[in-house]
Amino acid sequence: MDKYDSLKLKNQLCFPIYLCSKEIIRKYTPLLNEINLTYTQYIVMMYFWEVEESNLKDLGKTLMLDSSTLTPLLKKLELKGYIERNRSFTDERNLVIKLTKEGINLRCKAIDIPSKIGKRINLSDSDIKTLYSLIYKVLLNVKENDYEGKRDK
Amino acid sequence: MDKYDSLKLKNQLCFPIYLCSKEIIRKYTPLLNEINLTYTQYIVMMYFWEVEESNLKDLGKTLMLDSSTLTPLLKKLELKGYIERNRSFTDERNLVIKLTKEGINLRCKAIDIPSKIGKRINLSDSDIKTLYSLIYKVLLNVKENDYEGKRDK
DNA sequence: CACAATTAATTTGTATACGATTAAATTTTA
DNA sequence: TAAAATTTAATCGTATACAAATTAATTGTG
Repeated sequence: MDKYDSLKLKNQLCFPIYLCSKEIIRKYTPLLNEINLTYTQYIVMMYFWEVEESNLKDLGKTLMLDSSTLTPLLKKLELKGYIERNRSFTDERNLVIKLTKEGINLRCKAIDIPSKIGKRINLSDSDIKTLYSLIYKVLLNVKENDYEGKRDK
Repeated sequence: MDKYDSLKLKNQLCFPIYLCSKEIIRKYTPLLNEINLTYTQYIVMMYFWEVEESNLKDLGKTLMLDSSTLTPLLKKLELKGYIERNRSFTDERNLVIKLTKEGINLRCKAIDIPSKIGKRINLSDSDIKTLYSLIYKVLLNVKENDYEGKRDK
């Protein structure tokens, strides 16, 4: 029992979460390569497969990504022909983003990816449920504490 | 019930894990700024606080980080005066890394960080244990599957 | 209405990440 | 033992991430 125990790698909770995130994403990579997407681009596409049209601000809020990350990413998706980027008519500050036909079609090609990843993660339904709820609990707790320090944007 | 349900954001397991990792790291950032470290640099320092001396290869294996990530990072830590980098006498291919006095001393200054993060994560001991074990289970499953496809390095 | 404050996206700068390639040292093998 | 294969770091190219600063548009206010 050492006063520095709390600084040992095996006692960290964030470290394995960080590894887990990276390693799962690494498993996505070859699958996503086939449809010419990176993991973050895939998340963005999933968002638009559900809402069809939105703006950068709402997208960023949902994905918890800054506009400085999303702006170049969206330009790449536009270049690939999956989305359109246009300024809003009613408020020129807003960027309206919507899927192209090709972007909509991409969903069919992605349909098998979740189950393939699920096989690799290989948890029971009950474990998945537990993990999911605990991860969300942490996420909410960590985000909630934002209000203590600086103001939420 | 939609055939595309599996592609909905709310049904993803990796997405909240990825968010969780990023958001916790975001909470680390102001604390680590005080001792002039980034999160990844902090992980590396934790490794060396335990082993005192090692080489790039073993470090990378433990942290699951590539030499292409670690080489520039270690150069920064060297520049900050926390570590020394030297080629091994017995095998010039190996890079031997050890803490400087200043690197060793940094541990005292980091001692309060884990509990501060713990407060923000704010889970019961039992929840932490469950989450930890499930995350590790996923991590092992995902890594294990490496052997199916391409050879493990 | 004019000007200050706010909002939203972009740009800039720094720091990971990682696959692929390269370069140097060591080990294996013909 | 000399050439081939392997091992290990480092380098290169691409893609996030994010804080801070900038720019442009809109809103609030005296």
